[in-house]
Amino acid sequence: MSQSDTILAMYEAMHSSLGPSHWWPGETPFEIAVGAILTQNTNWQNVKKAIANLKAHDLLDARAMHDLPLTELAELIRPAGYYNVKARRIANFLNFLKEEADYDLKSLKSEPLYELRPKVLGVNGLGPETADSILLYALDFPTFVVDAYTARLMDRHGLSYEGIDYYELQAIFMDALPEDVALYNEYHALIVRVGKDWCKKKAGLCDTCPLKPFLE
DNA sequence: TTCCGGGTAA
DNA sequence: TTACCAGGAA
Repeated sequence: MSQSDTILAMYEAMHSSLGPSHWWPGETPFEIAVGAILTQNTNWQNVKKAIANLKAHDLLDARAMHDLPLTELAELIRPAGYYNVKARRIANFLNFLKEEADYDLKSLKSEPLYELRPKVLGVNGLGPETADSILLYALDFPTFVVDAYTARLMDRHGLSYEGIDYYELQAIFMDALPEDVALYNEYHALIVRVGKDWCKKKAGLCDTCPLKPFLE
C-alpha cells in the first residue's frame, strides 16, 4: 500500500470505529480561536472551565474582551494554566483582530490562506499549531493541523521519525489527502482522540487501538 | 533548555 | 504524590 493509501485507510479505520468527533467545540469562530490559545499544552477540561468563566461574564466577544484589563482576563482564564502568558497572547490576538478585521474574525475568510496564515503566525504567542487550528476550525480554511499526538502516532507506525518538523509532518498529510476542510477537521480530531485514549505517551494501548491493523 | 501552571487521573 | 496536558517564546 502506498503511503497516501495508508493515510487514507487509517482515517477510515478511526472514523468507522470511533464515529464523528464534532470538532471544534465552540459556538462561534471567536470562541474557537480563544479556545485554541487556551488549550496550548493544556487539558481541554481545564480550558472548558476558563471558557465558562468568560461566558459567565459575557466576555466571549472580541470588543468586550479587549476592553478588559489584562490582569482581570488572566484571573478569569486561570483554570487553563499559564494564565499570565495566555492573557498576553489573547491580547496580542485581539490587537491583530482589531487591526486586520475590525474585531470581525469571520471577515478574514475573504482573504486567501497564503496571505492570512503568515499574518496569524506573526502574532506573538500563535505558533503553527494554534494558527492552523484557528484557520481550520474557526475559519474553515483547508490547512491540516498536526501536533504532538500526530508526531507520536506516525512515528510509532513507522510513517514518520522522532523530532520531525511541524511543516514536514503537515506535508505528509496534505500531500496524501484531497484538499477537504471536513476531512482535515475530522482527521486531526480523530488523531487527538486516539492519542489520548490509546497512543499514550508512555505505553501505547496497541492491543485495543483502532489503528492496530496498521502496526508494522 | 527552560519557563509558564492549574486541574485531575493514576 | 507524580505525570501529563488540542504549545510557544526567550
